[in-house]
Amino acid sequence: MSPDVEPLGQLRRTHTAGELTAADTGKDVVLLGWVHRVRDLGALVFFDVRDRHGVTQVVGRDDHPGAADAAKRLRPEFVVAVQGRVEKRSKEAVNPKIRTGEIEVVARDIRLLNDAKTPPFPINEESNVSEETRLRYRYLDLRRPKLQQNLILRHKAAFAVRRYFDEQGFLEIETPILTKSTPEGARDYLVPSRVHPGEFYALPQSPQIFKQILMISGLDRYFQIVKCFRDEDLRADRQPEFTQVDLEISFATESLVFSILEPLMGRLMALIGRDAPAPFRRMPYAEAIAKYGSDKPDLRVGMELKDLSEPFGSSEFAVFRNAIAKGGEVRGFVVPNAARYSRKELDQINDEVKQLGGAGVVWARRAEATVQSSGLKAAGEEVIRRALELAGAGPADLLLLAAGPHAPTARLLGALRLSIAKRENLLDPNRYEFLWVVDFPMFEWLEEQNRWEFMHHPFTAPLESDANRLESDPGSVRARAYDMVLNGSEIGGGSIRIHDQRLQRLIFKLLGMSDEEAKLRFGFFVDALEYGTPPHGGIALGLDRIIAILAGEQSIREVIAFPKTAQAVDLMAGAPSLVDARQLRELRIKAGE
RNA sequence: GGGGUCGUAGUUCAGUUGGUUAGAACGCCGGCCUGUCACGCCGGAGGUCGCGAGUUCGAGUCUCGUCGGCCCCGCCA
Repeated sequence: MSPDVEPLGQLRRTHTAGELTAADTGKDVVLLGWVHRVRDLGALVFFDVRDRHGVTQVVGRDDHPGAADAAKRLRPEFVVAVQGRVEKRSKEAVNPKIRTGEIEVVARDIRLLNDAKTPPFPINEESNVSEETRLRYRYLDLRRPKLQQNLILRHKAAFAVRRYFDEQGFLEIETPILTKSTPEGARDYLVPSRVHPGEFYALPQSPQIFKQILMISGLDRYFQIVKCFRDEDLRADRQPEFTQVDLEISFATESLVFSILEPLMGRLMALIGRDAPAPFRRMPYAEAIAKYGSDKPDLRVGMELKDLSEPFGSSEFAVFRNAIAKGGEVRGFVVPNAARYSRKELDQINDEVKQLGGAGVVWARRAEATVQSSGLKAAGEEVIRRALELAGAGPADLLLLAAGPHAPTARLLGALRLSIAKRENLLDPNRYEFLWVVDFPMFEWLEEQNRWEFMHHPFTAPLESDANRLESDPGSVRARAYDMVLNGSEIGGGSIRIHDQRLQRLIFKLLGMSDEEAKLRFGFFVDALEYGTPPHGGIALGLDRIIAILAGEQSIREVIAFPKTAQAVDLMAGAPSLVDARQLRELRIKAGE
């Protein structure tokens, strides 16, 4: 079947498919869009015209037999022009489920602008289609109302960001996409230079150095909505290219940055009819790790971690006692109303802990006058009872315990806490808990490489109170770095930067970078620092993650028009792909394997 | 790099202990139908059981390998 396709000619759209109401009754209109569904009743044919604004019912009747005939030949996803008159529907025929349900368009002329193959999946919201198929046919997936709503929300958010920063005196300034590789941090995407054979540009992991240079240049307040690239493995919230709302402020302090960012989040939350009450809670990194086992705690759930070492320090329970003796601790948290867990569920939890890299968990609960615990035999009733008391576990609650060095044990329990929160459905999708995590450690110790590495990036300033320990005790120095966290998701991170070139050199030295090395990698930047650098700081927000949370999506793929799979493949475009041998020759590149 | 999970009609899925011709719903095609809106009714077509080996008289089902989607660990300044 290959129906005749007609030209658009002089027809022009008078209304979208989402706007006609009873007030338009009697108007002569032209709708342009896709056939959503056809209901052929014989001499009477209904179909819905769909565009991104909505759906409008069109009727083909015997008062315009030509139009009725044309309507009978329509199939889903055909592109049509409909000319006709708006009629108010009879009371029984009103469809309250759609905005245009009060009316219908009685077709006088139906033009088929294009036909369509039967789509591999239906274009409506209810259908649940494998993501693989959706990604392969992304152009069809993007016709679905949900994805269109997500992209509309994203547009509105980006627009609100631009308007807000303009109001606050920021300038949007573009920075290079072809730039210099800095091997620290994430793996770079490299772009070969044809003009300089054997040399490469790198795609930016973020515009970090450029925005700092803009501060040195006196641009005062910069922002940009910008693509960033990191060649690392993917996750539900990580794509190889992603979008940051990047900003930098001269003469900034933490409180200035926060006071600018908090109202911005308020504007974004307003897009979904919510707010972001300022000021956000602030939590030191050390507290986040101790209480939640995470540097991005989800504050929608309680179940705080507690140190429960006391009863185990001198107990018979060798594993726990030894962990404490070695400078570690016993940590645990209470799962409310989980005393009912079956043996099978408790085993599952233990398996999960092992999969997360832990040795396992010990569980404990009250039972009538006595207690039950997987550690009962080893620790004895009194110790378990004491631990339950210390943890504040009630009769219906379950206590989960692990032992070892502080941070790894806390992180293990933190991961378990989140997984149990999911299992128990405790993560309320209608709650939004913002916080700032502050006072990150300046450095982390790389065991394998026997050296310190910066935790944030090498331009982050130390807390003034800690700076005198930079050389004597670098592990204890806290950084003026901060993360914005929303519902357990890191949605932004930034810092107050080093503006003193002497301090910057010292930091490079501490990181084991010689003057020559530093010069090679960041020479231009260190040079620039010497020409009157104002104190400055900033932050970058993960736009994809923010939109995903606002849209209620579990994956940022749902708010990116053309995302990649977990293997970094664009299933629609077929990227990456082999390239022409001539292209490679021109670049003096030999492809491996 | 590692772990988990999934892969059967266009789509979403079922498929028993390894046993006849692999099913359902939706979609698609044809017919009927003047108030439908997930229209309804009647009929029909549609399968490389992801791919490749192996075990077996016999494999959608068991084994090994491999490819792909998703989730997690590592990684992600």
